[in-house]
Amino acid sequence: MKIATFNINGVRARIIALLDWLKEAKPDVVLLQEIKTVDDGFPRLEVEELGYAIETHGQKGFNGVAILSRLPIEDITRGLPGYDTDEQARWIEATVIGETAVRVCGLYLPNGNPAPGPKYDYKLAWMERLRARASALLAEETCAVLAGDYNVIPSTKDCWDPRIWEKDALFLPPTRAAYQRILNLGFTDALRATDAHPGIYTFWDYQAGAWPKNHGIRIDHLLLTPAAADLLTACGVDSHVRGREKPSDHVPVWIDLAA
DNA sequence: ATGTCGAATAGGATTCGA
Repeated sequence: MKIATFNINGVRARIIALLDWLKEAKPDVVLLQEIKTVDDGFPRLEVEELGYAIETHGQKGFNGVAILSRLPIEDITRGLPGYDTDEQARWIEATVIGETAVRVCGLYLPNGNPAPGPKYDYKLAWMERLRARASALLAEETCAVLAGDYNVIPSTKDCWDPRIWEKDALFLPPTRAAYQRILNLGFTDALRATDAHPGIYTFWDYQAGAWPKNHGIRIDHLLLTPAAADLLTACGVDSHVRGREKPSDHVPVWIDLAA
């Protein structure tokens, strides 16, 4: 089962890029972030034509997440369980049925800038809710994948120049500590389980020639419960799509599970 | 010159969020 995460940065503006990538990468399941539309605005027909069912948790103007699946999908939950007061559409989860069932959770973690400030407080509060949900999935011994735009640069190996990010909400010590607390529960970072090299990025800013200079950061992650990590066979980053016409500023990251 | 972009509002340029 091939599962991918992709911050699409506006699914309506990016439909060609999405379809082209779906046709070539042929993922079974895709977790999309920043669809930037209400549910009714999602360009359903074009995606359904490729064999995908679509489950959305949309929002007007910004945020918004979705799951595409060409496997049977059931038991969809919109919004982070235990965080009913969250007014932003940043979480969707569902069970997809391959050879075995996998609980897939798509997340768009708050950016948090500027820090300090209310947006950073919201980010840290959201991460604490995420930790609680992650802990529950572990306790149930679920085969689960928590994937999306975490807006967290985990280490200095995950950015071109750490000095630029020192005061940024994506890299501040409390951010990295909160992320590490989630990993420490017993999750596997799929990319780091398969490739320890520095300089693997998933996002390049539109500004200042970040892509041609390869000034990127790694902020899109797939975290696996032990039951899922046992099935991991491959992980990759489709960085080439960043060089195409009208690209998202993020690129897809994917895993293959023996599931 | 932060070498930018999408969406909303409003009916074009500005604002927000990233």
